[in-house]
Amino acid sequence: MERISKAAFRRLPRYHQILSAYESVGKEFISSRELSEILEINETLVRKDMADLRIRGRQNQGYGITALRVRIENFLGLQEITETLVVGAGNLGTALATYAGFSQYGLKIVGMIDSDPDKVFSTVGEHTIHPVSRLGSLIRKRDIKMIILTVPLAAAQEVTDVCVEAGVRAIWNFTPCELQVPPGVKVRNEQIIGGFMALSYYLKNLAAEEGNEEKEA
Amino acid sequence: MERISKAAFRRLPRYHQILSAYESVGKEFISSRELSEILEINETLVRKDMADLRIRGRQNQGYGITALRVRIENFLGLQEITETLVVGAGNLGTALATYAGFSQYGLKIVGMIDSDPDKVFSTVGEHTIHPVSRLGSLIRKRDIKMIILTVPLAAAQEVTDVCVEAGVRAIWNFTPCELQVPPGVKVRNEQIIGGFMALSYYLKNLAAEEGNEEKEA
DNA sequence: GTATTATCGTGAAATAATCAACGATTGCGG
DNA sequence: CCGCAATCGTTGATTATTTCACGATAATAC
Repeated sequence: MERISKAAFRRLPRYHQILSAYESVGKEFISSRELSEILEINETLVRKDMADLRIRGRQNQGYGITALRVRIENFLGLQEITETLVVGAGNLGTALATYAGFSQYGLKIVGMIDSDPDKVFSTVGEHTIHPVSRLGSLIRKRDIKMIILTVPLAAAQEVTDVCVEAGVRAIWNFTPCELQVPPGVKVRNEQIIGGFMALSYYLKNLAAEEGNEEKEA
Repeated sequence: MERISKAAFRRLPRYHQILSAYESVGKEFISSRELSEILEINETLVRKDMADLRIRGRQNQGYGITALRVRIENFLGLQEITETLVVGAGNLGTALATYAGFSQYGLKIVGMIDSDPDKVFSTVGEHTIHPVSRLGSLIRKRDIKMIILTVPLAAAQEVTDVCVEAGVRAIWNFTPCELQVPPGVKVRNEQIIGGFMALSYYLKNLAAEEGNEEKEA
């Protein structure tokens, strides 16, 4: 298994986004300095990250953008299709289910689940909403390994248990619930409010002492 | 200005969430060991974080949950009301604008903005959608310091410029755009796809070598 | 009242992450 | 063809973060 440091791992999504943006305007190479300025990190660190990924740059030119993007995608397994269900068809679930950007990362939503009888069998975009009673069987039938969890807090653990029992190994958790799962199942807590907390701290200290640039905390 | 390490700062949202959950079921104290097990970190680290926050625990009992939660909220400035606009009334903007959970963190959405004439002056929940032509004046009138950015990629920079010009100092950026802002303006990139990337990596390596628990990377 | 046990607080050690420095290489301008 | 400027790759130093170890303390059981 290929390994990089945790810190480097956290930077990969940013690198990927920057590379995609540069690629879309036709750039072929990007230097460690350019990347470092965008991410507000040291340029040596960028070179270290590239070395960790076994990517070699070219003197006087930088790194090949497409090769680097593809390398990151392969490292993360994004070239494989990951089929998933959106469990919870509320506003957030709907927003995620209709977001067009996921497909370029190999993330394919194959259905939605909700407990509300008024929603069941209706559609959101091209996705059908299935009843929660079919959750386990859908996971088994399609051998789904990952779910997107956007149910209300009170239902989160119960739904999780059903999914895990049916074979799910990764949970993208958008609820504020601290899920209990057995070993071998990975939970990614997408605590969106955390982003606001960082900004709130910035604004609070901005008010307290103007004229002081803060770095990402 | 109160400071803690970056690493500790990143843990605050998780702590806060756990504390809220424990508080809601009536618990009064929580030990460093309990917190460490939930976050999958070393328990000394939790105690260090508490020391950084100037929170003292009680021998044989742990830390007072409410006091700790309030301390984190004050540290982050969450006791202040932060008024914000949701700029971009698509699916994601709508989901964020209607999310009830923000108010408990002092985050108050005072309106929405969209460029689509069919949406303008309609309402989402209790929020009115204003035309993009009013963006600058709304920010100035209410002295808004933060916006939630959920517009399409192509419009992101242009809208940002208007907001910054009008006095916005913090941007919660849900677009995949690398925004250019002057010094003194903080951008928080909420790159949701990053969460999926971590899970994808986990699943890829799970397939490659079963029976191997991965930690948060 | 005393022993026991859980838990904290903290200094020192270990590990991880970042940064500074510099030689080596490559493309470009003339 | 030659020198210049940009950029990489890498080593070693520095800083940040985490972990270990242990003494101190407070609640609890008896």
